Amino acid sequence: MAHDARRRPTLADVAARVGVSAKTVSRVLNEDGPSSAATREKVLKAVAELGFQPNLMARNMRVGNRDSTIGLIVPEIGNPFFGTVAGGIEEAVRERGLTLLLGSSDETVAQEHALVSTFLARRVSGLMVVPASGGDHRYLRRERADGLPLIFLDRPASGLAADCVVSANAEGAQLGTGHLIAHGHRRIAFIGDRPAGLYTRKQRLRGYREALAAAGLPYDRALVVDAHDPMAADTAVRRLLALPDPPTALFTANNFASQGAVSALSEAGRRDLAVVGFDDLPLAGALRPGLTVVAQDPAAIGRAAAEVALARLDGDRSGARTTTLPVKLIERGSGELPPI
Amino acid sequence: MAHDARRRPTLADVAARVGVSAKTVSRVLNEDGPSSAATREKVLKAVAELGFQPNLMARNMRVGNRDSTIGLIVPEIGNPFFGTVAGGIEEAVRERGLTLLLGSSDETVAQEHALVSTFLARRVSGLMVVPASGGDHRYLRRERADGLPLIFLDRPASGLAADCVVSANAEGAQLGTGHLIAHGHRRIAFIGDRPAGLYTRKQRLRGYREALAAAGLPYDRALVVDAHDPMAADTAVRRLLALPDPPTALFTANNFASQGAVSALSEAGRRDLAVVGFDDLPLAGALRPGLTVVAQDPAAIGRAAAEVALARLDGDRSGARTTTLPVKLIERGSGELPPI
DNA sequence: TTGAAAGCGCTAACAT
DNA sequence: ATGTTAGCGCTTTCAA
Repeated sequence: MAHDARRRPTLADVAARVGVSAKTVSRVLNEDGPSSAATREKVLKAVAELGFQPNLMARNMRVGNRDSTIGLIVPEIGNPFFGTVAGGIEEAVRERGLTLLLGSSDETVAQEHALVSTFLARRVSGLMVVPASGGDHRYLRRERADGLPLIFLDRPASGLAADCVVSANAEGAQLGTGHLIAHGHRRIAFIGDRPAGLYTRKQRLRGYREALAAAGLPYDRALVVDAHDPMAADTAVRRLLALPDPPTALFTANNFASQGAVSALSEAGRRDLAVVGFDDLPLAGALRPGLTVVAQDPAAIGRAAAEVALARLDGDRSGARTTTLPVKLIERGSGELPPI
Repeated sequence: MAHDARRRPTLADVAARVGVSAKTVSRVLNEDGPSSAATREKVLKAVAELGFQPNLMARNMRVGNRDSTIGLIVPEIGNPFFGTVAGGIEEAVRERGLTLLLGSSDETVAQEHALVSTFLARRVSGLMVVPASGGDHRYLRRERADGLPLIFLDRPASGLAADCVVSANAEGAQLGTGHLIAHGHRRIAFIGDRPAGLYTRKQRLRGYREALAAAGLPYDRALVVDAHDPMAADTAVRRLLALPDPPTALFTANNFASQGAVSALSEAGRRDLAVVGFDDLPLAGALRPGLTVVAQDPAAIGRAAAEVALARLDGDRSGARTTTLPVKLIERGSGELPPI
């Protein structure tokens, strides 16, 4: 990296200019220890003139050996769900002087691991992870034991008792599926995320099955499909519609699934299928009928995680705790269509 | 301090354990300079046993006096547009060993300034800013002169010639408005962002006016309204519909405006107004008619910005350049409705 | 109220 | 092939 640049002024430069020691400047700037009004004034003047900015790296290194950042790893930064989670975290930690460090794992354990390593090497003050499915987090035991705030979001850690913030996935799915059942549906498809081992998918599938069971309805595997993106969901729904004994309602278990499913129905001109989706979507209320959803509160997930992290940072050494955030059913009509 | 954190092992600890000097360990780990196979092996073994992780802060400080991060400031992390931009940046800089530092200005110059200061204090390797409207960036002249990659996204800097990546806003608005005009509309409302001074709003309004002028249509200020969020846009559209001489088409100049406008029309049961929006939206294709949009490519904005930053980091000292990314009209039907 | 020296963990620039 | 010394910019510790 070619940086030309007159050297940035350092504490020593300011000190030299004023004719005091570096420590005195430091004292003035950090309001640490006494200093005469006269020196203070001169120091501040020199700071302004030189455009001096203390080097946070040097400070952190000397002081805490911890960087004033919170590392966050999500599967996909572009996914609005995670973006909103990140926003919730950033807002909550900012006032404590912490900055958000953000990386994307692309839902792979290798990339997640690489990012965790980088963040640990940076000596982040806290680490938040939406773990890629299939990972194993036992290797982080030691960090946790050493007091590093370590919080798993949206999905729990694997092989490690750590703080965790999740939504009430199973309950939400049960609520959404129950809503369809209450309107007479008996053949309800489940369009879930992939891979099939994904925590949220499993929890939501469980809720879906519990709702069926509670109503005495059979569980038909032919009605359960996976799709990670809208295109795949679109295709999956078309296939479901072509079944000899097709579903009369869809439960789409995440935002992308809902998008794809709604598109497929719309393009097929099928306005007769009931739909309930997990996760709210921007234009959900503008569809006719409006899309009924089980809404999570992603910003609240972020805030809750930040709260736990800050408590840990403040010395809370109690056992790992799981925070489960409520979800709510937003009825807009699409779940109330009667069976065909 | 009940049982806090054993000190993390340092290079010196590893060296002591192996019986070599710290520099040797450093050489092995960074593959910098020669080392015998035997030492290498012993060192790596000790590193593994101790769970040693080099302290990146210390390294960065010694090596470059630059932190291996790119600072990004956006108005709102939760806005999917900026989230996608951030994703594009992160992906592009990751392979260069750079990490993304993310902050939200809440569209205020004060908060933007505070974040810039923090990032500069951290000695980021590059700074990317979606500037809050009303700011003045002359104070960054010196940083730029010192070779710090400084890139403005979505909106240009104010008072400073700096690298900049924007979309073809005026052209896009002209394209979208032209599409409505081509379908016979003469009274087209413009629902723009706020504040009115916002760069993108001004550019898009310009494109809108140019399209009107090119078609010999009058510009009616009564048809131009502002709204920053969907709710406000919803309200604004209702008001437009109640006008004595209401518009027959809407040009919604950003994602939130489109959301609000579409909701308002849907709730009012008005399927007779043509609409073209700036920015694509998830369920746009599922509406009936589908929502025609002028789509930006936010990930490409991020990638382009990353490219410029990396070039600067590699020593490119050519003049400030503005990259303008093309937008495209995605016709889905809502722009083709004839005038009422 | 202020300063001098030491050192955080690492590597550049010389040694050997 | 390896070691030594110095020092990045700051703060801690101990003196004055």
